[in-house]
Amino acid sequence: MSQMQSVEKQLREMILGLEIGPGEKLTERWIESRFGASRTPVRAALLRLETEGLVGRDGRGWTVSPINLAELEQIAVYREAVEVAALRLTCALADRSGVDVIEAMLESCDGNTAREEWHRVGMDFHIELARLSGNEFLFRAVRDAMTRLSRARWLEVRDEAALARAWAEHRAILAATRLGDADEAARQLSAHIVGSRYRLVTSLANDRRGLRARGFAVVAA
Amino acid sequence: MSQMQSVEKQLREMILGLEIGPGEKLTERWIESRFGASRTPVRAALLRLETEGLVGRDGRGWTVSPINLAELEQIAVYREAVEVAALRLTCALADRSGVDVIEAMLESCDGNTAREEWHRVGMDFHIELARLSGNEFLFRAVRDAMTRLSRARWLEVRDEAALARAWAEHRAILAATRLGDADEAARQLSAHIVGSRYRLVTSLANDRRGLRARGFAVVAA
DNA sequence: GATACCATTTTGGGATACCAAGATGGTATC
DNA sequence: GATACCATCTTGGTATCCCAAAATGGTATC
Repeated sequence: MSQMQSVEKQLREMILGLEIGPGEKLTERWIESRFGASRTPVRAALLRLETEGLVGRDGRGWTVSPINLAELEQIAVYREAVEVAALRLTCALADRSGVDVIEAMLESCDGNTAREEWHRVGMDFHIELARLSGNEFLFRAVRDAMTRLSRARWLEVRDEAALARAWAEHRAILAATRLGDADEAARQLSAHIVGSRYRLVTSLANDRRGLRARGFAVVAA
Repeated sequence: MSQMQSVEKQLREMILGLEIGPGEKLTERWIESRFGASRTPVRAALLRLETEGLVGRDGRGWTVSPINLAELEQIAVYREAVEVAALRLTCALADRSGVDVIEAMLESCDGNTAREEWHRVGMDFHIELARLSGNEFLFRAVRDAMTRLSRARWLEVRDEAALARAWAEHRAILAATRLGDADEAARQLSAHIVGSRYRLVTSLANDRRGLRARGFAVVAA
């Protein structure tokens, strides 16, 4: 694999994994030395990550995008539009066996599962569900939206009850989809996204002080 | 303005304006000499245009993306989801005076208007309409989708009747939006997009031979 | 002590040099 | 004439160099 993709991948993981905090300044030179690459692949990586919304320009320099509560709310509305559209397409498919694969994915999480894994599967649920629609654009839209939400979801204070609730909602969505009941599936998915958004934004707004103390830039709604 | 943005802008215009045909191979060196820039800005431009879907990698090299009829169909579905969502948001706004600005934009086209202008206003109608929603993500989704559709719409054989029809549909959408009638506005917009897609794909499929003769790569649905 | 000013450093943007891999084209062989 | 093979050229990827501008930090002035 070329080093360019490696820099991009590693840098993305550091940002998504909060090893580099939201709001931190980045210099091309630092990335260069940190990953042992030269500036050309570093710039390519930054340009790509910029379109993903993970880094942004700060005047002349680069900054890891802060967590923006207003943006999170807008993404939730966006997600609802594209995810529901994708789900309706999937419900209209003759072969909806893909839902079983996703169901199995959910089942793979139990009491022994690491938090990272719950986090990942929780996002992949939505991404893979969108992929079933067969529409490349809806799929990418969901994938990109989830990438943008990723750090915020990671920061969210999630308790066992919230996790169990989310998983139950996921299963309800799959059940309706399996039956091809588009309206019911769409209703369930909308409610799930709206509820998620509420809990996410509430959690972050409450914990804002704590997040700032950890050096994370959090922009108000 | 930096030269980088200039290369990107000029190259994008050449591609969208079909001065470089769909399917044509691009070399960084050619772009470099064509615009008098060095490879650094050229690479940045190509990376950006890649995320816009206007150029793609062809093994080791770069290619102007072909017109892909299957992709056009998928974009239409995608558009419908995001445009309708945006329009429903707009209908729920207290201040919908923005529709008047868009209406005026439509009025600016008459018998003396150049074809380029009709083309541009036809796209801007949808982009500006989405912007009214206030949701940055829905707006960008529509803008990017229209950019991808741009070349195809340019190739479409459009007659006076089709243009008049499209404008009438645009006005109907605005009228319902002005009244805040979200369901009616959504219905009108959906019908408009579905109709547009049908006429576009049909036109291109029929003219495929002619387009290939002009050296344009057109991939079947 | 605060502040205006200037030298120095650092930074991102651009240009150029170099390389390995792939495309090209000619040639020798059958 | 077709084909296998090899020298050459071209290409994208990477590294390095240069530059203008912005940030930095120290200093002199009030």
